[in-house]
Amino acid sequence: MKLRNLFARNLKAARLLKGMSQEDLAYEAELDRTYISALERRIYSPSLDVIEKLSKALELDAYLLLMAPDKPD
Amino acid sequence: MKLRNLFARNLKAARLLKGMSQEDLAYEAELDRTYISALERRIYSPSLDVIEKLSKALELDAYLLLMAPDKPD
DNA sequence: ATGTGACTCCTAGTCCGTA
DNA sequence: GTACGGACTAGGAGTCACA
Repeated sequence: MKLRNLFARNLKAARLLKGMSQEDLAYEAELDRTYISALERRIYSPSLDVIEKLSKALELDAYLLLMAPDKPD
Repeated sequence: MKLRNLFARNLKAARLLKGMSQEDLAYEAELDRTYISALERRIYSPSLDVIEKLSKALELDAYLLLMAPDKPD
């Protein structure tokens, strides 16, 4: 599984869990709204600096965005 | 703590744990030796694609490279 | 076996729109 | 509120020579 795909899913899941829109997240993370959209659509391979901004905005540890959900199926 | 600094330390630690030189790792990850050196010196904020290559070469899960060591001092 | 400067090239990331 | 496009700029990707 491509890491950026996993990241994309985790990002969206974490965002929705926080009840934030892409716009909200973009504002909090000081990133562009359309870029958040692109990330969730797996367009880009974000840098650590971006991952750090996002994890802070989402109030979670960065490594959580790279973890596979423990689904035994 | 800047995420790229944490990553740099974890990368080096994981590499040494495997008994690999920067050259070895560069070869396995299909990256340039000097680029590995730069990463360990915190020059760059690597993208997920690079992190993926490195984690595969080091035979560990990518998220481990973003985790803070649990040192209570 | 690693650090560093000086490059070139290409993607990450921004900003403007429209639907 | 999100997807998607075009045009743009910043900075990462990748290489080389040399210490």
